[in-house]
Amino acid sequence: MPASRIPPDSERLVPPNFITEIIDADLRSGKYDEIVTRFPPEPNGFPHIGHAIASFIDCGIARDYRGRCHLRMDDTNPLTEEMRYVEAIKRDMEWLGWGWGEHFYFASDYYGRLYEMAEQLIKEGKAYVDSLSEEEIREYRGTVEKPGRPSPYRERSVEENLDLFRHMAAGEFEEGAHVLRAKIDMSAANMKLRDPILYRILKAEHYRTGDRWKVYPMYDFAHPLSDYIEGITHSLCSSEFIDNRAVYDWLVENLAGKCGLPEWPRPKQIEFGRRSLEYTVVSKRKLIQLVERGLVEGWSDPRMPTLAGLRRRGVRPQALIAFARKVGISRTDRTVDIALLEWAIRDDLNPIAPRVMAVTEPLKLVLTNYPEGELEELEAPYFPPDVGKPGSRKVPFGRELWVESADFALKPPKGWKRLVVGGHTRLRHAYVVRIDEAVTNDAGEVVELRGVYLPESLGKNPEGVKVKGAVHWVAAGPALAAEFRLYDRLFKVPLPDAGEGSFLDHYNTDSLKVLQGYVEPSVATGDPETRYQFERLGYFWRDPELGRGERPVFNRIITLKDTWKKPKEQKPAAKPARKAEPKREDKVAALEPEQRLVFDRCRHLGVGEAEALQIARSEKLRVYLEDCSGYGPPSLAAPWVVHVLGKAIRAGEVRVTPADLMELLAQLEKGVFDRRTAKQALEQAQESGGTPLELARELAAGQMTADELQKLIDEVLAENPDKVAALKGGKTGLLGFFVGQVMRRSQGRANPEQVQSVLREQFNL
RNA sequence: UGGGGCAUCGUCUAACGGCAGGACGGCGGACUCUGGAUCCGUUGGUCGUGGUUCGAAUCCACGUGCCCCAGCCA
Repeated sequence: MPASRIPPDSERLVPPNFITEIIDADLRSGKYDEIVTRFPPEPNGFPHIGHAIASFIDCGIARDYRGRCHLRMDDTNPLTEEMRYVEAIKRDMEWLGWGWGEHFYFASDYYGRLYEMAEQLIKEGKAYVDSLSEEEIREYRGTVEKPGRPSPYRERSVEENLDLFRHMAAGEFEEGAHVLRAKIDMSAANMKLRDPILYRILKAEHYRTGDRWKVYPMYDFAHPLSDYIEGITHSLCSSEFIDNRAVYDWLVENLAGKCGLPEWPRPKQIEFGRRSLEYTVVSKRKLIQLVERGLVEGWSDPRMPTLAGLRRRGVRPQALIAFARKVGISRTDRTVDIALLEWAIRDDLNPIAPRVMAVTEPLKLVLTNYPEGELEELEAPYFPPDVGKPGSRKVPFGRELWVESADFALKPPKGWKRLVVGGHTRLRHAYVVRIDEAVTNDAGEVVELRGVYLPESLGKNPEGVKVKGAVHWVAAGPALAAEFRLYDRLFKVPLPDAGEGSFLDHYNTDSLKVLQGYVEPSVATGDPETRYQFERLGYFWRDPELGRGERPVFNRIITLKDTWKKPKEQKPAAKPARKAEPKREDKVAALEPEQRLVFDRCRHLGVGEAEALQIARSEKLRVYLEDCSGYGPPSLAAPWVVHVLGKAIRAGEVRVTPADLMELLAQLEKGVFDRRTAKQALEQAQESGGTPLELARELAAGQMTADELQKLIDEVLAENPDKVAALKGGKTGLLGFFVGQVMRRSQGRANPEQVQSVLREQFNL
């Protein structure tokens, strides 16, 4: 049973969404036996965070349904594609954890079959060779407002088309001399349907097929058919391809069962909303500018949104998957709060990163009461109790220490919990110290701190002293010199693409800060891959490209959440205020004279104002209502015609005849059944045919008696004592809850009006 | 402006026509040898106007706003 592939929500990697609903329905109906998706990047650049999200949808959904997700290079443009990008994509997708087994494909492997399919279309008179120039084609295509017109070459004979196309493929024409187009509809409102180009002549060297081909398929042709060839069932893509779906379906329909394609399964395209990220750009055009202008150090710069950059920075794939899960899937294009990504990264690292100490902006602290030249070793656990992992290391302690400059304040602000002259502060995992003196230079800068340590304070707080806070430190002698690379957002504004000017105007010149400091010696012997938490600073790891040598270089992966930072960064109140409502003008006055007549007649016959207005404005509605009036009063029919059947009537898809409708309403008036039943029957009749009156009678036949109803109500009330209490307490919204519960329990066999009146009576509402 | 798509807390996302819920963020508190983590609390939303309905985020209409389409790119 295909339906057995539907996972329970609790076991899903991808949270349930509108796509999984479609898939569930397809599996339940037996439309597809298994789920096959594909992740189809074009190998023309490095994968970025957007690819992570897209692949999460494609591969994650396939995984949830125990299906397959093919990795396919959508390489139909020899001008932009390179093997190094193929390698990068494979590497990054593997890193994310997606496997594709033997299902790794290239659209370029299908060139032969695709060519055959093109000939098939030509033979059926569904495609033709157009010899218009590029400019002419553009002109003939029309504009979004103006329909296109047919090319003079549109009616060439099959023989001529075939001959021309073969010569195109043989390389006998110059680029641009001809193209192959689908013969669909040059006046279609959907621009994509105006005879889309299927093949163009390109005398370029393809990175895989070399000069074997002189004609190359376009996306609109290659993509759906590659899906079809591979047996893809659900072709998931982002929303900008919605218009292309018409071409997709046209091709699938016209080639089903031909050229070795099976009748079934046929692929179908489903589009999801795009996701962008605050403070980030991902388009190749823009990223390349950052690289070429030297604003970043290449494609794998840790500030880059490329997967290579994120990886080098130290972000783990688990964090990106968690992020994608949290973002979720919907039909709407969205810009995600960068805080969500940052949260996912921290949340991933928190339980796995051993805590050690490092000082990035060193300030010397001399403990004048600690013997010169002496060192002791203190035991410090790698993890705090809440993480609950074992392990510890020795941390040397001595007379001269490095502390963080930012942890000392000459004039501390209110609420300061760090080093201050005269104050007592805990040195993490070590003693409490008292600062006695801040040595300054001529410029007034603090260059050294002098103080004393409290020998009795190891592991316990000394009596009678107020200890404020705990700061990190490293012993000056044994400390390891290290470089710290502190990364920040690449742009200063959440939407660098928005507004006037270039995104480059928003480049954050402080996005990289390189500092020289010290790290505790235990790190020297640790696994260079380790992602540490430098206490109170953030998560760091050694840069894989230049930080794994003798002298360590650490990338800051992400800061710790900082709730102290005084000048809190205020998030700008987003969402520009929506334009004030235009005053509701008198729509009736705006009616055409003949519409006005209809309106007045409707009103005269007792039709409500809103309904009359709609009827007056819609010819189809008017005609339908007039037909109804032969069988009963229009005032009775109007709400049903307008609100229940209105959409179908306007679309010319009504299946319920006026006679049937009026018959139903007549019985409704007699009280044979209730409105809800009538509506259900009508909807069913419209959906799947049948006579509404019969359907309504069937539905009504199952109606509950008053006694049954009372019993059911009592049951529901008994099961929800807390809600009953809340309702009595005045939460009247719960009335709807109880009606809903009873309705659900009765499977629609109760009369909601009755339920409500019984409840109202019972609760004195 | 033709066609298409979309609109729910600041952000992301749920809710067979029946309690507008969750997460991130913010704020407050508890705890803490990390101003971390954890826990608790709190804040805050159905784009607007009408209509249908016992009951509307959900259905109907009209508005408004944003996105996509006029590549021989994908």
